[in-house]
Amino acid sequence: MTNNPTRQRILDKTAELLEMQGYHATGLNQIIKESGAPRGSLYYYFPEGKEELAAEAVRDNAERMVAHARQALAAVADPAEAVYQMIVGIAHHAADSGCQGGAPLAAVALEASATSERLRTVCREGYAALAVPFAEKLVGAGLPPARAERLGVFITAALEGAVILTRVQQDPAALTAVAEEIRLLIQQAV
Amino acid sequence: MTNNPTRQRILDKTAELLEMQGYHATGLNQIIKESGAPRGSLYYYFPEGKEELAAEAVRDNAERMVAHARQALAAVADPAEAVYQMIVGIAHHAADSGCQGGAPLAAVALEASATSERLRTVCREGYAALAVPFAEKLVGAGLPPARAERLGVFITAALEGAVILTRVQQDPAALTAVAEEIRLLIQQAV
DNA sequence: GTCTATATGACGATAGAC
DNA sequence: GTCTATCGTCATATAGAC
Repeated sequence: MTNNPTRQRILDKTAELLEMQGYHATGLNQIIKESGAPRGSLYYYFPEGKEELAAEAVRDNAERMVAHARQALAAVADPAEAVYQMIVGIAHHAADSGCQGGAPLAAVALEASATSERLRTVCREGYAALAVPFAEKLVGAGLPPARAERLGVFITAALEGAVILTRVQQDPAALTAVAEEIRLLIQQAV
Repeated sequence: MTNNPTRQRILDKTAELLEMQGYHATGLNQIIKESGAPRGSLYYYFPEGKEELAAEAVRDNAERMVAHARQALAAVADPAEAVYQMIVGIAHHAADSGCQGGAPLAAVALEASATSERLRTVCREGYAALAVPFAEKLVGAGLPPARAERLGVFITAALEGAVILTRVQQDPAALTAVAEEIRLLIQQAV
């Protein structure tokens, strides 16, 4: 039931549209049409409507981002280099695919935190989870846990801001700037 | 005409609502009601409608942010300390006033870059202008211009991301984390 | 300059057939 | 499970009086 392919298709397309357009600009009609999912299925799988659908999509996408971060960081031993290469990878991906940056969180976060407690919570949890892989990598390199956690939050914030700048400027320069400065900071810290 | 108090009141309230709710969630009716401005005035001062109003509000607010940044940075001689205290000031302000962080840009940027070229442009220019005071402060401290500009972009991105995290978490911890890490980075750089 | 009233369309959600 | 048809609401924008 939960892993039904139709349900997953709706979820994926919703996350994509949320990332590009935000919560209020993304209509249920558009999700139906672009996902190719049957119209009747939407309220069958998400009986509570748009808010539930968006919350699930954000949670789903955040989990995927965390998994990707953990994997990318594990691929390179040196922590400064690992974080650097991960962000550069996002920059390349952003340059290729037009504007994908990996942040449906930000768009929903800003719009929904004022309106929907449910959406604010799922965004908060997503950000908290995203900071963990960075902190773990830095602890593994010998940093004190408190400093590692602070750096994890810092990297998350800088990454999210750089994704926004990249989107607006249609140029991944901000992401590469962030990648290089964070590399320096980590090299200094460890 | 341009500096009419009614017009300015509409502009200020629009910027505030954009920051809190984003573009699509902010209705013209709400702007009218909360600003107390006469209903008929809106299309008199902004004949092109919502898009023009939002663009002017974002531009106006970005200019004010740049002016504030320049002033705050000029108040402290040491660049690392100046940037640190500026961001801490934003954190305090965010904690006091509920959630104000100083970023109507982000909300509009994410929603509008996909839809409106006009809004994307004004956001891009706002971010570019915001990075300048940081870069200038660092050049004044003896940093090579290229590095100073890169750090300016980096600080802008980290600040913007931290504002989002602060909003979602209802806690300025992300802003203070960013303030402290950036202080370290600048101390190392100069 | 400011007002009210309204046109027009899109949205989220629901009902009930199949 | 999936479909179509439709309800009620709200949005932006406009028209025309004052």
